[in-house]
Amino acid sequence: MNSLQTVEPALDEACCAPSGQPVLSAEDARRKALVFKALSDPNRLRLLSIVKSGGSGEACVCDLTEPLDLGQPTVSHHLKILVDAGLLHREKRGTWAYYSIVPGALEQAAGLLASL
Amino acid sequence: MNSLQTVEPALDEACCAPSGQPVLSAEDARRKALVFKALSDPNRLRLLSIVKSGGSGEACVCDLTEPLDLGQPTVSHHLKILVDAGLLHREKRGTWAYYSIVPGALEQAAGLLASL
DNA sequence: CACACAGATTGACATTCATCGATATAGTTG
DNA sequence: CAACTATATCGATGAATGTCAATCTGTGTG
Repeated sequence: MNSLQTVEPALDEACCAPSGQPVLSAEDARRKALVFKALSDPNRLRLLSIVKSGGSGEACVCDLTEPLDLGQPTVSHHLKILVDAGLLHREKRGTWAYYSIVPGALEQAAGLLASL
Repeated sequence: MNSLQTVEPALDEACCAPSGQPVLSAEDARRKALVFKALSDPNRLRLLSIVKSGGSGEACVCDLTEPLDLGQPTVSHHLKILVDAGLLHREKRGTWAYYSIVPGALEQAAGLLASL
């Protein structure tokens, strides 16, 4: 229960703002920046791309380590950041952990730019 | 002529990709990550917000230093990053430098997420 | 021309971050 | 229960980043 859920709750306050004068509060800015920070690493973008492009819509860590040419701990670390940002969903089945894109998360992240 | 223009040329290669199997190339990922890296700082998001929300659609550095509670060199540094990322336009008139949002840049950045 | 002012650049410093090796945890199988 | 495998966590390290003080570059004004 430590995920930041930065995408979800961001809407609660953004959808009602006049999006005009009050600019962006320091707090809102901090929250939105967390999402973009998660997207600001090339390897994390590729992780999202691989997970998204996979036919099943999900991928396990072992499938992600090789194409990125990174160590397993590093991939695990990047995945955690994406999960904390609310972009990826993690489901453990047996020994494997399957990651999938949170439905609508990318669209919501894109929406953050429109509501600047 | 040192601006990276990361948003503009990204389309040249992204618009024609099948956006399916080949995942995201390391090079494409690196370029897209640059845009999100520019967006990954709270103060830069607030800068964009202020410039966008200003009635005239532009703002000079002196208008941006105070609301962010940052030093002038720091604001100047952030603005340079946003210009290099292709998000802001800089126009110098007299003693002042006016910054405005590059038309369509935010929408284009949002589009990067859809074409992952 | 001397001064004042807006903004950019430089250098330094502390913090954050990406990465890796080593280790821990948990599920599976013999 | 012991060995194995997949994944997560920890600790360390080098690189990148945000910030500031000091300085430089123009541009207007007396």
